[in-house]
Amino acid sequence: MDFFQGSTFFSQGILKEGGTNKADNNGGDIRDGYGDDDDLKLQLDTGLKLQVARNFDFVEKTTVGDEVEMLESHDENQNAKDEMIILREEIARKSVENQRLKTLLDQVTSSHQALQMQIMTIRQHQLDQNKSIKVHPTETLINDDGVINEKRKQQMGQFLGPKQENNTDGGDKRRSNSNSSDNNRDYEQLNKSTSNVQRVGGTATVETEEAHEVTMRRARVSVRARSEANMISDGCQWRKYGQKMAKGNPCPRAYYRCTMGVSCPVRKQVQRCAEDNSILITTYEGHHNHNLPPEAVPMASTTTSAASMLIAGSKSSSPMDGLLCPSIFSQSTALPGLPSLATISASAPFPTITLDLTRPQGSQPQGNNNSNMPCANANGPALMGLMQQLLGHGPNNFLGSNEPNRENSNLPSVDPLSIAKAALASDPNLASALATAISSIIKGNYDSINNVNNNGKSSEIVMGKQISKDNNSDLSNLSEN
DNA sequence: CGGCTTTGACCAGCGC
DNA sequence: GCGCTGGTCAAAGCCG
Repeated sequence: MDFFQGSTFFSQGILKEGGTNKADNNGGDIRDGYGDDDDLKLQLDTGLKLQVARNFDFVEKTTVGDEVEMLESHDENQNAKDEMIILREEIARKSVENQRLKTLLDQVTSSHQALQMQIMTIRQHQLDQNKSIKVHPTETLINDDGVINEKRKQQMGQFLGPKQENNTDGGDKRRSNSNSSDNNRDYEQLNKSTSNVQRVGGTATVETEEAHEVTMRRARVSVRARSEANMISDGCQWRKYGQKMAKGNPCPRAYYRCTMGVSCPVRKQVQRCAEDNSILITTYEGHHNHNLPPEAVPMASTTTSAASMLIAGSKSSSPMDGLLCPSIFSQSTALPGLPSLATISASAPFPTITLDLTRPQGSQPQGNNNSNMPCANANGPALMGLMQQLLGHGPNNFLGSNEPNRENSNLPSVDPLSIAKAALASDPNLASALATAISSIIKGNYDSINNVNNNGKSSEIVMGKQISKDNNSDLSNLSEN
């Protein structure tokens, strides 16, 4: 890496000549010395310093009073000017070279990050391979004639197939219980199986698509919104099947199941935020297996698309492959350009994308300022501004800009741009679905608030009937215990 | 009476 | 192995 050493030496030398060494103040971060402003300042400072030095030299000599010496000094001054011009040209040349090296450094840095991601992905695949080989040491996924191993196919079909669809409410408890845990086991088995599929190189698209569906079912989409009602109106019909006290939250978590379709696998959890009880956190899981009424389409599309976004990130064959592996995401990560709207977390058992409708644009996630926090149902235009950014019409849109988000420079060194692009590639309706859903939520919350304001009661759709409940009792349902 | 909610119990996964 | 936690079930109760 000769150019690194050379450029460092050059920049430090010039800076020291100018009397300030910015690199020293920045803990030796080489990139700090390459900013455009620094380059400009570097030229200006250096040039002025040289001029002053030469003039000082000239004035010093005039104090001697010798005319001959002055003439000689004049010649020397001319030489000095020539030298200065040469030096300036040299500086300009070095500046251009610095710029080029800066670009190179950026490229190398990003390549390094990409390679790290690939290494982690490869290691993960190797681990999966080892597990699969241990479990099925003698099996091969593809026969000699290239036909996919039927046994393997059936194994995947056991958990990819109609098991969930055959389930109905009120059935055998053990069957149902095992169903949920089977899903977890299936998910793990799926990982092994998909790694086998990937090994054979794209010849088993059926399996990968089915695997994708299962992963989709486990991907979660969480929506944070301020709401007085105990549920945001998403247009679907839900039946509550459980309530549980969750650790670290005084408010209970309610479990709902979609009842619009027979054995629809979609479930959602509703819980009030521990820090701010006015914030309702709704987490969706799975996608509907039935037709939806128009009012339910936006949210359903959003959850499905957002899940696709997660899966697309993990499926991506780009250098950022494996971007959403839990091992990489150890904590929630805000999407650049959408620091206050969407975060992705894979620290949970399943990858989760969170759409936060409670924060104003530009605020930091999970702030402690509970007061003066513009809420979703009172800040529609700001949210739509965020949506415009998401859709690529804003100045910081992360879909169209390659500029790194400097405000989030402390984020893990991953590029959610790839996720977003992959998501849009896999589901072109994502952007529009998100926009429609957000506006739907805003409208729903407006309606909800209006209902509360009108008569102190909130309305909700339950099993096709619109019922009216005392809103206070609704809240007590979630806040009691 | 049908359908929904409530709530105690059960189960699996996970960490120690 | 044990305890904790999240997720789910299903009987009992409630409501229109």
